[in-house]
Amino acid sequence: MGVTVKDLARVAGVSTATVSRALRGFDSVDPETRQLVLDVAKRLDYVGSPAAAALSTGKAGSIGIITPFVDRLAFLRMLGGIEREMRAANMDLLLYRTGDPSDPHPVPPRKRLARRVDGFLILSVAAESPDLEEILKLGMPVTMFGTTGPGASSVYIDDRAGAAAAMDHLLERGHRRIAVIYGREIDNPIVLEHQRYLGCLDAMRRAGVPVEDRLQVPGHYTMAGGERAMAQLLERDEPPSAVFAFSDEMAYGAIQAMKNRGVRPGHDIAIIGYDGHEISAALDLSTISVPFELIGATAARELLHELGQTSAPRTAKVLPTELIARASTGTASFHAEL
Amino acid sequence: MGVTVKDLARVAGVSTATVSRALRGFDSVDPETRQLVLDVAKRLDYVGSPAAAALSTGKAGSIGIITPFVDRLAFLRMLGGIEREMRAANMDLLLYRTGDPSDPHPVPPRKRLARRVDGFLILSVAAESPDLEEILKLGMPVTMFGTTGPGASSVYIDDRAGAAAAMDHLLERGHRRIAVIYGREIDNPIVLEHQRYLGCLDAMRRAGVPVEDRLQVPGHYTMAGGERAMAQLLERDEPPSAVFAFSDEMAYGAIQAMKNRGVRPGHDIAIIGYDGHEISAALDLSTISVPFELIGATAARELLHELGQTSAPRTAKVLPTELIARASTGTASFHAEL
DNA sequence: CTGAAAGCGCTAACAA
DNA sequence: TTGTTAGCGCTTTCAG
Repeated sequence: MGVTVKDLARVAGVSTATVSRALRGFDSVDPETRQLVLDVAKRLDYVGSPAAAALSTGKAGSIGIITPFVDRLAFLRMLGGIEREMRAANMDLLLYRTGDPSDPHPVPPRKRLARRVDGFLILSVAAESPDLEEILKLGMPVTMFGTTGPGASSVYIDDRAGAAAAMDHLLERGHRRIAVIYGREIDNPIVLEHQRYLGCLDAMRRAGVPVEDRLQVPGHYTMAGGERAMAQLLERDEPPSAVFAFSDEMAYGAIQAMKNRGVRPGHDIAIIGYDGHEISAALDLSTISVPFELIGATAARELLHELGQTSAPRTAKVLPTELIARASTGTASFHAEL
Repeated sequence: MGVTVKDLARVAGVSTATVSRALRGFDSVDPETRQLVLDVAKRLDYVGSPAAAALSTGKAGSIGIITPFVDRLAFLRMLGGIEREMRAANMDLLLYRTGDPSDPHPVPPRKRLARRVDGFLILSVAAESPDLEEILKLGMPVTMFGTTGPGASSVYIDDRAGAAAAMDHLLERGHRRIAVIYGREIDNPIVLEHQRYLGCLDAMRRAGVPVEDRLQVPGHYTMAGGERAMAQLLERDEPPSAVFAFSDEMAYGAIQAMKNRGVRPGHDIAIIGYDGHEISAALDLSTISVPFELIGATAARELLHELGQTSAPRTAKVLPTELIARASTGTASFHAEL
């Protein structure tokens, strides 16, 4: 196929063992020898075989990213951060989407990835997903976001506080009938979502506002779902005066639903999202900004640490969120109505 | 480490060769033997070593996705389509971002991926990128989108027609001073962008409208870039009456810039994007819809064909675009002004 | 500091 | 249909 260590050894006049050592920069190699090998390698345009190395060392040189949401903006942003860190560590990225209901023969990620990667980055997977359990049982290095689990390190945001901040923001502006567009069923939540829900309750309780079940609708974290949810809310006898969507994408859908019915966001009904995607600025959507790129990078570094692949200093694992107030939660005319 | 073919062979009382054959479903195996092996494998919870298989066969069982835009919406959507197809074929996805200027020691993708993957999916890489050239020289299966190259198969959209449609839409509504927010430098384009530019010229020529260089600004395919571009345009003595942004994301930024200056999109200045992202609906942004999920899936299938990994029928490789007219290119009040 | 030799786990001829 | 026997390309003891 290509140039192998054997070729290098022959041309350089050393053994394959020395080639291997030189190539990996061991200091138990004479500098001159090393240079010789390196030169030959360059001259012959040598490219190593990761498969052979993996087989020999037992290390795959790659990590698996597991998430149910390959097509969500938040994932995209995390991926950016992960990619940067992992590339610097020379680790490959293997993508695995879990829980795709459209897959007729789901191969469990354990089977698919177990021997293929050195560790896992698990993003926003439901805590009681069987896939998750299986992976944890593997006993391999795992770093998670949006979930916690025994034996795995996690990167967090303070979701409870973030959600409370969103609610407070609405409450401060005088809203009392506040709808919540959450993701999936409240009783089967990914941990992150659960925290978010608790944060809402915190704020409501503090403000002495009763929680109305009827004002809580699922939006499945998609724009279409948010649109349906909002449509539903608008058909109520007493629609809410404000809406907190658990993701910006659901908020986009909600805004869409409002516009379709001639309801002006931020004017007739206030709305706040969660995620802080760049695009929200163009929609004047208030939101809780979440540093997804940083989350990705942090999780990646964390995993590298567990793999012993980096000497970079550890960084904080609880990342901050921030309220970004825009027109969708308050214009002059809106205040006048209160 | 774990259970190996040897273990299976021993327990099942057959040779490793038979185990291997049974596991891979060869029909040269007695059904009973196969079942026996399968049972044992399941009982021992066998998970194969892809590295060993790869080393032995020379096939990596994975494909490399190369793109400069890991953090763009279009990539996200293509990734969705790719993932679905590749997973069905049991192929792993390796991500590689090219041309990241922030990377101090870029390892060329050839070195990084050559031995690691069986083929490449190259998305929106500039035609004269040295990385591209190197990969093509490898002589491995390659499928591209947004670029063409010798020896590689491609998936296309008719970008020239799409861009012309966008321009026609604006021209039909009476616009004559139409700005174009393109991506990078026109003389160093990814092929796709070049076609898009030609489409603009086609439309302008047909309409007999002179092309003004001053109305063409780069937006680098980012929202921030689009915002800067629009800001620049608004500072001109004679700002355009309409804008065609080569991507929805740049259009979002442009809308943002307009709003910041009290200019009403679709009312004071018309704007149309390109890509057809879902979110554009919430912004009432007219756009040229591009079937990115389908593009990803099609490219993936195409590559699988080249790899001889699928028997699925080939599908069309030129995919359609579609104009979606929304309020950003025409409201009643806007028409009144003409 | 360097070399020889034995694998890592699997697959692929070639025989049987 | 099945088994035997070599590897695939690299790393890693263990000597030297």
